Amino acid sequence: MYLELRHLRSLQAIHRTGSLARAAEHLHLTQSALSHQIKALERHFALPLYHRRHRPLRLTAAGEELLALAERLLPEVAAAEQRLRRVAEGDSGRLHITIECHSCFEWLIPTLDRYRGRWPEVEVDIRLGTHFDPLPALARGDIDLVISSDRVALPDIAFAPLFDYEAVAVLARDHPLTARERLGPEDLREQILITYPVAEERLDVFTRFLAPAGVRPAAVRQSELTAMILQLVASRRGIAVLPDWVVADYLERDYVSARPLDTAGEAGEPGLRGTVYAAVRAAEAERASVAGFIALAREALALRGSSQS
Amino acid sequence: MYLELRHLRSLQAIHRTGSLARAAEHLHLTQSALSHQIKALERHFALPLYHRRHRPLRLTAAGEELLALAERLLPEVAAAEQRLRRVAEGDSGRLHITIECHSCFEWLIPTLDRYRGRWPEVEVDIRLGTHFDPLPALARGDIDLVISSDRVALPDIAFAPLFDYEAVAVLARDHPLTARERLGPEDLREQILITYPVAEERLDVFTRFLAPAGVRPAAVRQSELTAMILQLVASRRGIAVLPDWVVADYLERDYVSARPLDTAGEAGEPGLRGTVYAAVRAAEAERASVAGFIALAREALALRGSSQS
DNA sequence: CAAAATAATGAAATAATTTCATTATGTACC
DNA sequence: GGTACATAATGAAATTATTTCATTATTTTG
Repeated sequence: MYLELRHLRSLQAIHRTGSLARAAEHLHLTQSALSHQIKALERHFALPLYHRRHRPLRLTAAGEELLALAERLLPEVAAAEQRLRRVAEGDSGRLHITIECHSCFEWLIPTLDRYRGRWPEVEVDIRLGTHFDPLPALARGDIDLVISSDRVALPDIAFAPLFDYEAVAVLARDHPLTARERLGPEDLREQILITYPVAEERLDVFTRFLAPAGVRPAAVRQSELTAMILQLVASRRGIAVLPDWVVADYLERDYVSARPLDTAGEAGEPGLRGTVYAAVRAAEAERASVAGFIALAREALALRGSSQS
Repeated sequence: MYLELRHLRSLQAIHRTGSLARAAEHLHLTQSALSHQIKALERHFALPLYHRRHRPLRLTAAGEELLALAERLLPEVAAAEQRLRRVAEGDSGRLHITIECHSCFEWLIPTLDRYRGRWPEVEVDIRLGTHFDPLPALARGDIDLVISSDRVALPDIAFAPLFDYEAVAVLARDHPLTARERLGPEDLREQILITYPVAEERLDVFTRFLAPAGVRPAAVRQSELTAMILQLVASRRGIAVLPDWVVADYLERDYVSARPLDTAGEAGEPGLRGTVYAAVRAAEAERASVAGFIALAREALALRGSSQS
C-alpha cells in the first residue's frame, strides 16, 4: 500500500507533456523531484516504468498499466473534488429540518417548495420528532435546522429570528371570559387548557404565564392538530393559548374569539410575546443553502403578515 | 490538488472499523496521526467531514461524498497493483523478438506456439527489421529479445547461449570442390557466393573466413530465403555458407553436398563454428516470461539435435 | 454522576519529499 | 564521427509533511 495519487498525476503529466522537465513545471516541481519520485515508484514495484535509453521517455508495459489507471482515476477524483467544492460553498448538501412550533407547517411547506426550486442539489427533509431533543440533535449533526421559539445559549449554535408573535387566549365566541379585554393567569384557574402534546416546561403559557403566578388550570387536554384544538375551543371544551397568526384565519371567520394575555410579571409591553428562530450550527450559518433557506422563510412570513393585515 | 489515496484509505478504514483508534491500528498508524490527517483534510476542503459530537463518528454529506469516492477508486487501485505485481514477477508483459539469424524461423515458430500456451498474458510478437540495429533497439526497449550470433560486450545486455553450430560450405552435388574434404578461403576466390541480404561485416563467412585471408569471391549474390539459396546452389549458380543444421535436411535428401571450412587462422578445432544467443536486457533476464522463453527455445533445439543425429 | 471509551491537541521526532548543483546520457546537426 | 544541445539521473542538504508521545477534552454508558 504505497501508490498515491501524486504518482498517477505525475505519470499523466509526463505523458501529456512528453518530458520530465515540462511535466515538473506543470506540477510545480523541479525536474529532479519528479525524477526521484518516479525512481522511488519503480523501486517500490521493483519494475521499470520507463525505457531509460529512449528520449522522449517511453513507458514500459508496466508503465502503460499505471498510466491507464491514472487516466481512469484522476477524472473521477477531479469530479469529486468539484462536488466537494460545491458542498463547501453551500450549493449542495443536506438540510434536515425539525420544527418545534406546531403551527409552522403553514408557511414551511410552501417555503420548502420554493427552496427546492432554488437549490435542487440540497436534500431537504422535515424530521418530525416529538421524541428527541432538537437542539442537541442539531449540535451533533442529526438534523441541520431547528425552528423553535426557545433560544438557548449553546456554543456553536446560531439563532436567526424569523418572526415575532403574540400568544393569545382562544375562547369560544360565547365564553364568559370574552367579557374581559385581557386575561390574567387567575382567569385560567377554573378552565380546561388545551395544548399541543408537549412537555409543559416547553410551553410558554406555562413557563411565562401560569407558573410565575403559581396557577394551574383545572385540567389540561392535548391535541396534535391546530384545527382540532380550535374545534375543541369552539365547542366549549376548553380554552387554548396560541400564536396570534395561527388563529387569525379563524377569527376572521368568527369561528372563535381571542383575548391577549396579561403578563404583569414581565417587563416591556404586556402580552405573551415571543420570537420564532431558525437554529443552525454556527459553522454552517454562512452557507448559501442555509442562509438561503432563512431568507426564503422570512420572505414567506413577510408576505403572510401583509396579506393578513 | 492535494487529495491523496492515503486519505481515501483512511476514510474507508474509519468507516469499516467504526472508530479512529481501530482504523489507525489497521493502517499501522497511531490514533493521533489519523486524527491529524483527517483534520488536515477538513482544513484543505474547508469542510467538516465528520459530525464531531457524535461518537461512533458520523460522516457529513461531504464525508459521504469522499467515502463513496474511496469505495469506487480503491478496488481499482488494488487491482492495478495486483496486475503490476504480476508484471514484476514476469507473468505478464510484452516479449517482442527480433531474429538476426535468418534460418531460425524453423524452431522459433513452434517455440512461440508453446510459449503462448504457457504465458497467455504475455504479448509476443516477431519484429522483423533488416533496417535497424537490433542491439541498441533492445537496449532502448523497442524490442525485448534478440536472437543473434554476435555477442557484443554491452552494458545491461545479457547473452544466453542457445546452441552451437558449424557453418559449412554448401555445394552442388557434382561441384568440383566436393572433391576436397575441407575448403579453405582460397577455394572460394573463383566462386560465386550466395548470402542472406545482410551487410558483409555481419556475416561470419566474411569476417572470420575470407577477410582474414584477404580473399574475395568472384561475385556475391543475395537471397532472403534459405530454400531459394539452396535451390541456387543445387542448380550450380554459386555456393553458400550456412549453419550445418540448416542444411541437414537437404543433405539427407541428397539435394546438395556440404564441406566444412578450414579456419586455419583461428585457435581451437578447425571449422567456422559459432554460437547463437538470446540477448535480453540484463534487468529482465530473470523474469519468468523471459527466462521461460529461453528455456523453451533450448528444449526445442535439443529435440531438433536429437532427431537429426 | 462517575468510569470507560474515544477523539483532539501541541510539541518534538521522524520520515518523506523537494531542491540545488552537478553529472550522465541521448539526440540532432554538421 | 564528433560536438552542441536537450534532457534525465544523481547525491547531499534543506525543507516539508507526517507521525508519535504525552496529555487533555469529549462523549457514551452503566
